[in-house]
Amino acid sequence: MRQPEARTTKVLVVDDEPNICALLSATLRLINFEVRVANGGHEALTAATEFEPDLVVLDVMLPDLDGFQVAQRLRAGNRPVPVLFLTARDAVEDRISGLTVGADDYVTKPFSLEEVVLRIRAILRRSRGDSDEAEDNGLLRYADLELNEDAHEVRRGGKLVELSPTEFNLLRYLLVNAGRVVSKAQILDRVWSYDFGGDGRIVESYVYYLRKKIDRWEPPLIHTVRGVGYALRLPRGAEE
Amino acid sequence: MRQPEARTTKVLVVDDEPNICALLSATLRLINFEVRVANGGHEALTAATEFEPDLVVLDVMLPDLDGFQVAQRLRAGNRPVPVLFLTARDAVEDRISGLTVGADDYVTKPFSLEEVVLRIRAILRRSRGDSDEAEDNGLLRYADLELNEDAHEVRRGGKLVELSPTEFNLLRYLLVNAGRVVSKAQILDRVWSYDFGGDGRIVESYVYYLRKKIDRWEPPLIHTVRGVGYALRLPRGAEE
DNA sequence: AGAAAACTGAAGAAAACCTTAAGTTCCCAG
DNA sequence: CTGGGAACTTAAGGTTTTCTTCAGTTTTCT
Repeated sequence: MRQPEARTTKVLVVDDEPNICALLSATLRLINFEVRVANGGHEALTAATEFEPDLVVLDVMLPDLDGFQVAQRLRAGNRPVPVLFLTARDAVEDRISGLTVGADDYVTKPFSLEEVVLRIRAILRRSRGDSDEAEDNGLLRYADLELNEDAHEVRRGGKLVELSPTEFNLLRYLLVNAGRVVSKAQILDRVWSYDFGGDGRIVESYVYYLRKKIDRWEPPLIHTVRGVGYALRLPRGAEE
Repeated sequence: MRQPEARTTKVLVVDDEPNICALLSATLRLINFEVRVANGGHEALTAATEFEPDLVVLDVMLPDLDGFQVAQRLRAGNRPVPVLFLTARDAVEDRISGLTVGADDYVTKPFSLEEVVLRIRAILRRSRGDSDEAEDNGLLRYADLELNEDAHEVRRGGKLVELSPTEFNLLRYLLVNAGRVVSKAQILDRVWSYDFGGDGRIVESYVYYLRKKIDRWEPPLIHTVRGVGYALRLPRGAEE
């Protein structure tokens, strides 16, 4: 159907905080990206020329060289590399707009891993020119449940359901892992930002909200696996 | 029905400011143009003969060679290439209008990306002689909302509505992306000029104005997707 | 039955958004 | 050149929605 990629996608992660680098590189390696890490602006530039990444994840706040300047020099090179900026919520959110050009995008710190992975996938899709393929541009489906990424719409049996941002993110995560049980810890790690201090009980609350909104009338899709986590799946006829 | 284009459209971008070049080339590549960049007048001329662009985006203020002279020599060649001039707002508006002949056009700096892309599309349409195709001659429609590019008119349910330039541009952007959620940052990037320093709150104001003018009495089309952005779409259920 | 886990509902806090108003800039008419 | 108006921008208070916590209740398992 779709021809296998000739080589793995290469991502350069640039951040001065080692924790962030570790978090991102581990996550990205897990989904089969080839990852290289740089802790500063100059290091990033040299790494970029040698490594030739397909995408750069770039913190705006760097000790030696402003992230924007790094991006500028990256773009000055022969082949323009798309950039995903990481930025503090309060600080530079304003100045970001205008500097994300073309396929670029940004996420604010603290981010959730789902958010980052999602944005990365979107950027790569765009920069490859897979422009208008209706097939895989953000439409997730399971049974009669449908989540449209672009329209940010969710339907159950064709009926539109309004979800809050967090509800939406949680449902998307469940959909991506449809048929698989995900633990509350996993959900917290992926859907909530990395600095979230609370415990897993908040997941219970949001599962509750989701159920009320999308799992009320029809055969239930969200199932509790006691002591383990939650799973999105069709009810099985025979169960032990 | 519509045969695929034999080859991509080639655009030569000429400007001495690297940021502008990067901004334009990234944007144009994103919509599947083949882009070549030149930073000066002479460079532009040599690039033009070799690259054979279908269109040239040409800054008037160049260090080595006046943009008009570049255009002149370009036209002297065998095949006349349409030109989109970039010019400072205060500069010589008179001379521009005299020198943009044929399919040519111009935009003033600082421009918005929507404006540039729009003009480029218009030029290409004209220079190809796609004269009377009712399909894409600047008529956008969604539900009972109608935006006429050429006449610069907007109608809701047949009723004419007066919009200010910015309101018009914003509505056009929403219409082009009908059914999809666009974030305030995206809107700022595309609808406002690249040097705009403000933040996303101005978008809120303009959405408010738009709603008062086109979304007051009928089934609402402009929807807020909290935490994400705005979308132009029909209220619910009905999908085509 | 008792304990552990999960569910439910409510409420305060925080964030996002809406609305109005006032200040600024720019252009045109007088 | 100057006054007025339209359009743009910024500011700020009010409103709504969402996030988060928590405690009481129910379910499930041993």
